[in-house]
Amino acid sequence: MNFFTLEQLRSQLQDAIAYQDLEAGQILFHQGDLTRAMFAVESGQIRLASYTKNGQAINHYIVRLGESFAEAALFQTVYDCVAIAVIPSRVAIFPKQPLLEALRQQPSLSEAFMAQLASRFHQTKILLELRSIRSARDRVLRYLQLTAQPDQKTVNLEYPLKDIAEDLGITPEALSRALAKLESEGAIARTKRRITLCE
Amino acid sequence: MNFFTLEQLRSQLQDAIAYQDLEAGQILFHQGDLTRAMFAVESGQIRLASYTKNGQAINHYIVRLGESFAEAALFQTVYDCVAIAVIPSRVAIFPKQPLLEALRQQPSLSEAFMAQLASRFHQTKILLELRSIRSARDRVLRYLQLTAQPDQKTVNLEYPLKDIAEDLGITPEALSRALAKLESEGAIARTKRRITLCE
DNA sequence: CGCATAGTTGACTACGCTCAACCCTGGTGG
DNA sequence: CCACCAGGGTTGAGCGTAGTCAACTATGCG
Repeated sequence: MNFFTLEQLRSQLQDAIAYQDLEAGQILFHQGDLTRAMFAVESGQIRLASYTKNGQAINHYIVRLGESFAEAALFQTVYDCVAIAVIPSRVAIFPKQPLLEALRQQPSLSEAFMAQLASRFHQTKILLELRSIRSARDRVLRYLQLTAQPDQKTVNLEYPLKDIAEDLGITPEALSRALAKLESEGAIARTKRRITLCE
Repeated sequence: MNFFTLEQLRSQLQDAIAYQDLEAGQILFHQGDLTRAMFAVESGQIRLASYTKNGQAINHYIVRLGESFAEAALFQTVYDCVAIAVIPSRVAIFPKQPLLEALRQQPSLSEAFMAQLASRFHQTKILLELRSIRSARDRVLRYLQLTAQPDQKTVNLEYPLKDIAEDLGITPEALSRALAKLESEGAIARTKRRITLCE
């Protein structure tokens, strides 16, 4: 969810919105807790993880500044993952009932919300398809093509390569090697914090 | 999108809905076509794929009976993937404008639609997290845990293992081996078209 | 009955993970 | 201003696991 829609929600809900500060490692909600709100990251990072019943197998997704999360919780009774602050963070709390009420009353707001949801759904599907590319080299190349601005051919590295590797589902070492390979092949060129696609 | 919401949409839109039959390999829409509708599979299977500009690197997702697709298209101007029938198929066409209009007019319909979107978004995120499990054995086990009915401990195999392997992002051979391994470990038991989780 | 496809098993290969050492940068404090 | 340190990034060596290719069996359908 981008800033725009979040701002719309803010102006609609106003005093219904609360804020909460979290220390590093603090848990915002547990798996199985009754859903009470949707959230947005004001600062910091929140990790979403889900645990199996037997093992403690962890699955995670990092929510970053300006992103909302737990939208699906609006339509479910319990959270199906845990939310933990990885660093000291601040979240905005959009309580479930007022939010649903606002969406019901304002078709335009509802439409914007839906558009955001659809867009993020689509983004996630793209990430999923990215994972089906086996070769690290090809996967990285595809990632760069996807994240480059449509007209431009450059990618600005906003996060550490470490985090990008995480998103890609490979190790930092593999990413480093893949980039080196692509560069040696002449497929990309690298400068400080920027990668440009060639040809 | 499940049948329920689709039925709601059907009864609302009625004569606005058209149907189209596709032969195997026939293309429903191209990447870059102007969006004109959302679709649902009445019979057959539709493959969604996206192509890079240079290579013909393919990414795909198979839409099966009863599922809708291209929901995000409602809020975008062009399709960002191609839709191809893998076998002879029939799709229902929900034209964009009438659908958006219906959602605007009927908050309850809009809410159901949103709930479905959120649910599928969440499902996709789970699949994504599944892909970050390296080990085939662990990934398969997790998949079984996720797809088993919450109370039950059995998984009915509705699709060929081949397709499940596809969803899991591994080869059929690897899936076969993983299942054999899990069975020999006593973690699962297999019967005809059913797998039960042990302990 | 025969064919096509799914599923299984085996042998080999290759690619990415692991562990480790090293370089480089930026930040901090003496 | 320099010394030190921490973290990100790169590179190397070895290993393990899933992919690939292939043969074979089982199943379902005409």
